Amino acid sequence: MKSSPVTNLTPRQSEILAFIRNSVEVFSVPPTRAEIASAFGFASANAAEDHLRALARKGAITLESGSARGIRLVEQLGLPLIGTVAAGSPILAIENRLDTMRVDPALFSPRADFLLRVRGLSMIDAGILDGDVLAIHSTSEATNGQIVVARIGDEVTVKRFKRRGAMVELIAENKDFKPILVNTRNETLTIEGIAVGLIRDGMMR
Amino acid sequence: MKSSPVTNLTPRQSEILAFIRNSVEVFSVPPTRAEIASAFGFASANAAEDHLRALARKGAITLESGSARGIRLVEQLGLPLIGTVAAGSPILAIENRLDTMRVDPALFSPRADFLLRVRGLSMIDAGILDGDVLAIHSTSEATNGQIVVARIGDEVTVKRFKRRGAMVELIAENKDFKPILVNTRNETLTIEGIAVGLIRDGMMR
DNA sequence: TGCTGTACTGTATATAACAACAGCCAAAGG
DNA sequence: CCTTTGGCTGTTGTTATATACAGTACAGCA
Repeated sequence: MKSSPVTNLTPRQSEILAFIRNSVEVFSVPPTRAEIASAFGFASANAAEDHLRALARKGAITLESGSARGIRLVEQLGLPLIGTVAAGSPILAIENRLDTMRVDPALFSPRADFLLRVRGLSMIDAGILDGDVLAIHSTSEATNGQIVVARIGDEVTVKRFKRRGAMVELIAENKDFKPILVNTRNETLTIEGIAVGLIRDGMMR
Repeated sequence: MKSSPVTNLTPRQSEILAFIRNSVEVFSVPPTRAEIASAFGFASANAAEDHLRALARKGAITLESGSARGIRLVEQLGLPLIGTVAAGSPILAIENRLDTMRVDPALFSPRADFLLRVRGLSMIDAGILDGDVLAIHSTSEATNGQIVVARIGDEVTVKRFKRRGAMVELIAENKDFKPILVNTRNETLTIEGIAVGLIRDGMMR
């Protein structure tokens, strides 16, 4: 695992970290102590300083000593890349998080929430090859014809979505694969999200 | 055209702008006046200040007054997106630059230098659909089997590359298209680059 | 010829920002 | 009970940074 998620953070520390992330994304510079204090309503900038120390100690950030706006995020900004999903575990669980790809979520519309590396050839006729990375927008709603990330029990699959009453058809884009028919009265079908984009790296391998 | 390229810059001002770009990419913060002066060997930070004023006046940057590291790049960092290439013009000419996509060039290997929006269905069996964006590494060298951006005279095309002596075959990945045969003794074939990745946005349209 | 813009040096200053020190209060843990 | 940790207030010193002002040199322009 390339990215080492920081888990020991208190709720308040997570808020501070989220604020720093937001500052970098929106203003393209990290905040000052005073800006953090002002945003959280602290009367003293030292409250921010203390939080930064804690975040640095726990490995979430590093602090460039003596430098203005010297807060550096240890984690890379970008989208989490999910690989082979372990049976029964939530798709976005940390254990399933292979890596972070530095991709602008707003590149896609609606915005991408995570990335999923696709295995197999079942969607090859939709131009989705083995090893391709799909940009997924998290939603439980899908309309007919959309390419969805669906879960049937423990199995996660990428297919084209088609609903007829209580019956849902998950259609592969490959004539060698048969559609999966799900009766939503008997079986539980969860839509994890819809595909909003695709990234193919490693075309040279 | 979404991005408005700044053209009036003097050579020195372009150097300064490039240094700012590099600082943001490498250190994820813009430089201070002192850092610019130090990097260029200026004895006075005011030389940097003057350059920043000029760059701001010409619209290349904006300056957040009173803020440390308050230099903001007006242009978005990312890769230039090339669209339909005008006949006879260099592929990377500003006129051909449709937009900038906020994509990390290092996402691909070897690194991507520009993006090319593909039109047509000739590479559909390689999973490259109409409207897809190819990440291209600029090079004039190609080996057999690579997908290249080639120019024959004024025509620019994306095909799979195959050389046999002086004959170069540009093979479409679509059985409805015939290979293009080029005799490099008679015709001029220029390799603009090789495809190193693919981005598909607008999957929802 | 004088004017303007570029490209600097050199000095000075206000303030933005970091960072250390001294406390206070509450919750958690041995 | 005492100690530690989180989460703050309040104050202060030092450094980092932006920015104004005065000047020099040179090139292009009208």
